[in-house]
Amino acid sequence: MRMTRLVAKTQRQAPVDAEAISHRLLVRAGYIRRLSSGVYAYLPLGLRVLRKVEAIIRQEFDNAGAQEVLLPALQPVEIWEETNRSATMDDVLMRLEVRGGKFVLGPTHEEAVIAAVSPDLASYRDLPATVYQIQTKFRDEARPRFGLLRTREFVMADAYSFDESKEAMRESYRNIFDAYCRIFDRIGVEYYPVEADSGSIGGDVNHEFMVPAAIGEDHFASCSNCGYRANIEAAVRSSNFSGGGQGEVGRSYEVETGQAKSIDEVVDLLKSKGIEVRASETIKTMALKSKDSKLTLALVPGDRVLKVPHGYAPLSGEEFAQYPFLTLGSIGPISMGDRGVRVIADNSIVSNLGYVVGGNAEGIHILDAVLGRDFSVDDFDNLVVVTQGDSCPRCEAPMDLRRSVEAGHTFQLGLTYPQKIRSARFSGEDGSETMYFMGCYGIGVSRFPAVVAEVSNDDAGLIWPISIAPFAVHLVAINFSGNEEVKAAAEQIYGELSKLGIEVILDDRDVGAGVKLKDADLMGMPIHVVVGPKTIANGLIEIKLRSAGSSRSVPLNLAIDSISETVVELIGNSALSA
RNA sequence: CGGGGAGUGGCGCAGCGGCAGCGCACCUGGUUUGGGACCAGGGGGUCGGGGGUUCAAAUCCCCCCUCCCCGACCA
Repeated sequence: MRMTRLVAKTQRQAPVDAEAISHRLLVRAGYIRRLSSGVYAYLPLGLRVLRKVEAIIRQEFDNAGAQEVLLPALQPVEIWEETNRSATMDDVLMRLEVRGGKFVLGPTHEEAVIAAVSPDLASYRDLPATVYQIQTKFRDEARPRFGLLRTREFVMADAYSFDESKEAMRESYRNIFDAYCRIFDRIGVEYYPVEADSGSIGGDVNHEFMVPAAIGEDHFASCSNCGYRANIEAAVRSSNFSGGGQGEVGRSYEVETGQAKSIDEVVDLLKSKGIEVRASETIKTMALKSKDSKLTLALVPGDRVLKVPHGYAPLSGEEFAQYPFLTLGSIGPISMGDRGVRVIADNSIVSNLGYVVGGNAEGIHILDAVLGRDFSVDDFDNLVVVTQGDSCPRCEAPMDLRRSVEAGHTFQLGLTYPQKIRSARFSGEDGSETMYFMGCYGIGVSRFPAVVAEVSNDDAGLIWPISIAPFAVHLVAINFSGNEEVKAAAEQIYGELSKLGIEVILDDRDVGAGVKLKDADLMGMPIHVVVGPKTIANGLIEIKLRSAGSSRSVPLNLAIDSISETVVELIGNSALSA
């Protein structure tokens, strides 16, 4: 490709609304252009990156035995009503009402894939089967942001496995999981599969593929000692608590806490009364409702954030008002059992410590409340959001919290969808109608260019790994139009590299050397070859790695060999880092 | 959905009642060519939309739309 023909222009300034580094660089370097909030056009450079990512995914899925299909983005709303996701995913569904009926633009394809392939999976003889597609998805995101990282229209590669049994499903899951690892390895980005929460898609075992990045909206807990890794929403800490061991705790007593409602306010107020209490010695009591709408109180140490357990949800304002004995700011566990209210507590709440708890009366808190003596708990669990330094649940070592971007997610769905969809059945060996076990797997294709750009750049611009770079070689010809020697050498290198199948972009523009060098840095091809009047007079050209910055001079007659070797080396390195 | 902010050429911005401007980008000619050059000339705008006030509105008032940030939400 010649830059005089390339549909792209670099920009000195990024749009003011571009916040993420990847967003700024991809726009400035001419890879993408925003058409609307969360809606982007891929320009030639951007599409080349996207296509490379797709190619890697296709190869690895094909090698794993998955078969490519293409499901419709436009889906009849009826299939969404059958699983009730028309309601449960209402907030992200893009709906469409046209002459032909009511449709949604698919945010994901579980219903559609079942409708599409079920007839072909009619017998146990047809199983196992895994299909995948690379499709545009639509989600009415509450807040699109960070360029390509969170958009309303995006490309995803989603796979679906169908198996006879749970055991077989686990095998299929492992198979795709391994393919995911190879995909991430080949793209060449640091990643961690972490245990995750399954969210509204349902199902049992699942993993998120996290790429550490400062811009990430997710966090995962990571134990460097034993390798335990889990999304912040799923992570737990060790339940091994020795307790405070305060020894004798006196009788519990009431204290007037006036307007103090939050834990911090209560601690401050007590301090002003001469009572020194740490937030960790208070108990935060949160009102939840269970799946069957029963009131449940959850107790966590005052300095911790409640992780709402599965099957529970916070009370709405109206629901809260239905229980007159709940006084906002002073809720506590004492005598809740007598009211028939279920109480659950974090494992770290122990019986040999006097706690500060809400007094269940306006402006009242109880001090020295002791578990087992002053209040009881029906059940213990891990109920707090893990923070930096918490002990690993497996080996007790302190865990790190890492900010990251979710680039993939794999699920063992099991029977979640077949239970809701009549056609999701096959004839078993004994002839009986049986539901198949499903797995589903999503990988953010259009997120990759952004994620890689996010973690691989410097002040001058993008730095692509050769695996997904639009071009392997950026051929910078200084004074191309004014120096015959430069022009001839550049054309020769360009022609020979092209013949060898090495993707090269030639800067044949009639602009200053500075502009060309700056643009080359900004655009981020892994190998830069500079042909300039100074060096070509001595029969030399320069080769430099974008990632390293340093360059070496090579005689023109050895240029092609040297460049080819460098390409091979880079490809080898990216395979090695696997 | 709540709070805050912004809409003027492709991008970045100024102008804030009286001729719609600047830098980058773009076009023509010339000089340049190793780290975002220079000279001369040129093209491009329903000033987000609608309504109002005024002799006169990008500028003041009202309504709407869009976008951004923080939060809520996020297979």
